[in-house]
Amino acid sequence: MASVSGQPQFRLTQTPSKVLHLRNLPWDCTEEELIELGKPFGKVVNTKCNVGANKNQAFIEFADLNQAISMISYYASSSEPAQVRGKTVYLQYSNRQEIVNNKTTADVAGNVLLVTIEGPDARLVSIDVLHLVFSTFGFVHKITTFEKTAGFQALVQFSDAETASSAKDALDGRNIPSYLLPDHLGPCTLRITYSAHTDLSVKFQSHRSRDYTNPNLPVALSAMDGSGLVNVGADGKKLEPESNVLLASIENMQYAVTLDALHMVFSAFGPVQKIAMFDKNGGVQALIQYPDVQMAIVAKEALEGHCIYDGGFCKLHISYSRHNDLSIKVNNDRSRDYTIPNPAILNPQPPVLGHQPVQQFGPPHPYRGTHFTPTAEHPAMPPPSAGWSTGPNSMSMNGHPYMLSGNMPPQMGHRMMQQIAPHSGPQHPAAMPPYRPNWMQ
DNA sequence: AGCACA
Repeated sequence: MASVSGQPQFRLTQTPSKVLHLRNLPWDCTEEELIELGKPFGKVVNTKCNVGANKNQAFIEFADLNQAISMISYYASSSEPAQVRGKTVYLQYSNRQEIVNNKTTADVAGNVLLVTIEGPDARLVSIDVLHLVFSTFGFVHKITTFEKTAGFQALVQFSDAETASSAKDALDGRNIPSYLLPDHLGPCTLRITYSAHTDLSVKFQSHRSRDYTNPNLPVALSAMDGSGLVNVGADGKKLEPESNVLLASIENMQYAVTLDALHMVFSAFGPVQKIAMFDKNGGVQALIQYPDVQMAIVAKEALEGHCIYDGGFCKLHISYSRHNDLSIKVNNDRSRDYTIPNPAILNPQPPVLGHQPVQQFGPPHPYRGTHFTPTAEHPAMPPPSAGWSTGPNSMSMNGHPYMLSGNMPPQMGHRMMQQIAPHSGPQHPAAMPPYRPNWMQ
């Protein structure tokens, strides 16, 4: 059959709806103005303003269809058009029967609060002061701060909506206690709504954002080194000074990535001196130290974006750390100093790197830096199958991401192939000799 | 001035 490629853009006959479509509004029209406009005709139960590319459209929804009809009818025969701030507003029935409200952000209680700090000195309020203020009500997981048209704002993440709610109820509309502020600051008022966020993504511990759930993260130091400011180049992109220490984060970690696996992967590009693994933002990251910057550069170029395991699992994202020499306090399954001959006799303390200014950020807290435990979502890598028989030449290495780099020694590929792809059908590497990096042979 | 992309 032919025809019916689409609805005409503008229908001549509007099906009545209790939702009205408004256009030619001020771009910053508020919900209050919409309610004012519709109130004479009935009960406005919902609105959506600042719609469209120009933000000059809106919807209002009446409780009853007849109320919408009366508003349309009134202005259809009125000598005075509907107006907002003197601008003529054009009305028609919406082609939908109800407003689908995505604007649940400020309405629905969640564990993350959107805090607007008001006052002439609002942006001088430090993140530490905010942390102090909100910690009264429970453990603050994360804070991010940013500038918006609304002013200086912060997102404050609690573990649950109840805690967030108690903080909101107590603090909304209140001033930050003056004794918490530097003397020269004027009053700073807190306006608090719920955010739609549930888990903030904090990339760095910095003067703008904090993740208090990971105080032990060595990577936090890289962002905190110096002023905590991020170097920005002329093109506006972040500058990343090259370093002999790489920061690797592992995406899509379907399989446990062990220290040994990382050591093997990164050893292909030079003698890895030290590795420290840690949890960060729900994922796993690692710092890998080479003796010199050149090796790190080559490793980064070769490995960036590649996956440790076939199927897109455990994808590596690599950047340069600001560390130059990791301080490994203990050798365990998360951190290792390969330059020390006898690893057993090290300081029996948790694996931490260098000094730990991040510790100052929080009181004792519920976070436990547990070792990685295989779960249903992160099944442990099955042991390499025994009895694989086919010779190495018959192995299909084409699919292996490392083989694309051209930098990977063949024994790397073989070994990794033994460990990977547990469900990808018969893999038949011959019994491989233990992996030994080139420089050890 | 013409229908919501979060």
